[in-house]
Amino acid sequence: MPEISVNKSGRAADTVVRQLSEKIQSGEYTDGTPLPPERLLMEEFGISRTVVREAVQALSKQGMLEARPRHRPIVRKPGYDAAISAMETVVSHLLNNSGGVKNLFDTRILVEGALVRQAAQQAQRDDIAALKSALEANGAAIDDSEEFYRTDRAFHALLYEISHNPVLPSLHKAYVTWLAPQWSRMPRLPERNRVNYEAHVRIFDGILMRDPDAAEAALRTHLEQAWSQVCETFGEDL
Amino acid sequence: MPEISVNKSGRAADTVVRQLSEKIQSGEYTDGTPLPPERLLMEEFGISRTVVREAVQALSKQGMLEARPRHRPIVRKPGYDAAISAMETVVSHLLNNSGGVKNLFDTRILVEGALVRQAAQQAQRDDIAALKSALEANGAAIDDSEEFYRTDRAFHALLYEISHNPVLPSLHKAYVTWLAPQWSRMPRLPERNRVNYEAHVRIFDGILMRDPDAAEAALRTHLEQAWSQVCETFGEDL
DNA sequence: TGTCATCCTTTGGTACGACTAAAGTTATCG
DNA sequence: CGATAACTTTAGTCGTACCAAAGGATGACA
Repeated sequence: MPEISVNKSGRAADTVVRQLSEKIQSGEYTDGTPLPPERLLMEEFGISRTVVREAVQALSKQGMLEARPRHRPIVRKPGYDAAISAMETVVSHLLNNSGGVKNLFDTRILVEGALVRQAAQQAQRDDIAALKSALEANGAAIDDSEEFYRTDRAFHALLYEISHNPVLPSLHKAYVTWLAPQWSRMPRLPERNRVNYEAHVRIFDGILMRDPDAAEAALRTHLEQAWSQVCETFGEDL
Repeated sequence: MPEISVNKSGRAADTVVRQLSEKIQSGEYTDGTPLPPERLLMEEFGISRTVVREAVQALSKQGMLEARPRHRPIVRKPGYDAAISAMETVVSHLLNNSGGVKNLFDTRILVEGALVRQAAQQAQRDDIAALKSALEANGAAIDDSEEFYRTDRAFHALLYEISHNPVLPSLHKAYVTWLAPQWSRMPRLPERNRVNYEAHVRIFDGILMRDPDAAEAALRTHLEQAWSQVCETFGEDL
C-alpha cells in the first residue's frame, strides 16, 4: 500500500511518523522488538532513507522508539514515563537558570503536600501497611547513607502511588531524576538521616491519624528542611 | 570548556546540538530571530547538511527552535512552556488510551486543589482583587458561551499565578491544551455557565474567607462536576 | 509616486548514491 | 566444542542534485 498522500504539511516525515506510531500502538510492531531496517522501511513507505531517518528520530524523541547509537531502534509503547522523559533536556536547561531548581522543588512541595492530605483522607489498610514497612526499612538504614537514600525515595514514592493514578509515580521519578544532581552531591550525614527519618515518622503519623493538616504540615517542614540543607551545601545561587 | 571525549558518542548531531543550544542560551543567536541557513551552519561546524538538519530537528523537538515547514527555524530560549510542549505528542497518545484523560484530569484536581488552599492561606490583596475582577468578567459572560469559556480559563489561570512560581502557569496552559479536545466539543449551555460561575463564586469566597477547606471543597466539587458534564457528552469511555 | 504583478534568488525538503565503522552472523580452525 | 576470523548487515555520515515554496528585487502600470 505505497501511497503518496498529498500532504499539505510539506513534510513527508510527518505522515510516516503517524503511520509508524499507529503500527506501534496497534501492536503490528511488537513492543520490545527492533524496528525493521531503514532500507526496508523506505521500500514499505516508498520514501527515501532521509525521510525514514527523520521519522525514526522524531519517534525516538517521543519515547516510542529507544534508539541507541549503532543499534536498531527498539519499539517502545509510550507510557507516562516517556512523556516526562521527553521534557528532560529542556528541564535540564531550566535548572541551570537561577531559581529554576527552587521553582521545581516548590511544585514538588505543592504536589506532595496534596498527596499526603489525600493519603490521610483515603489511604486503605494496605497503603498504610506499605508505608509502615517502608518507614521501618528507612529507620533501619539510618547508618547506611546509601541505603537510607534508597529507602527515603521508596517512602516518598509510596505517597505517589496511593492515588492509584499512573501519572503520579512517573512524576515522582521525574522529580528524583531532575533534582538528583543536587541531591547526590550532598554530604550524607547520619544525623541528617535521623532528622529525615523522624520527619517521615511524623508524616506517617499524620496519615495514620487521618489528620490531613498535620500530615501536610509535617511534609512541608520535611521538604523545606531538605531544601535548606541543599542551600547550605550549594549556597543561595540555585 | 571540558569537551573531553571528542566524538565517541557515535552521533555527530549530539555535539552540534550542544553547541547550538549553548549559543542560543548565551544569546549569540538572538531570541526570536531566524537561525542561519543550513548551508551556513554546515560550514560553521564543518559537517554535512544531514547532521545540521538532524540537530535542528532535535532542537525544535526540545522547544529551543520553532520550525515551521518551509521556513527558517526561529530561535526560542527555552522556557517552562517549551518543557511542557515537549511532552505534547506523547501525551496525545496517552489521552487516547482508556482512562488517560481521567488520570490527567485527576492530577489537575489534585494540583488545583492545593493551589486554592495555598491561595486561601497566602493570597495578597492584589491577588484577591485580580480574582474578583476575573470573577465579575466571568459572571458578565454567562450568556455568551465563547466569552464565558475565555473568562473561565482566565479565572482558573489566576489560581496558578498566585504562587508566583513560573512553572505553574505553564502547567495550566498544558492542562487547557490537553483537555481542549474534550472541552471544546461540549455543548455550551447558559444554564451550565451559571452553575460554573456560581462554583467560581464559592471558590472565591473560600479564598476570601481564608478558609482553605471550603475553598478546596468548592474547587473539587466544581471540577468533578465539570468532569461529569464531560462524561455526559462523551459517555464513560474516556 | 505608490501599488501590484512578475521574475530571480535564497533556502528548506527530498532523493540517490557512496562510503565507513560498528554490530551481528556465519564459517573456520584449534 | 568453543574461540576466533571472515563475512554480511546496517546505522551514521557525506556529497550532489533537484524541486518547490518563501522572500526579496524589479519593473510596469495606474
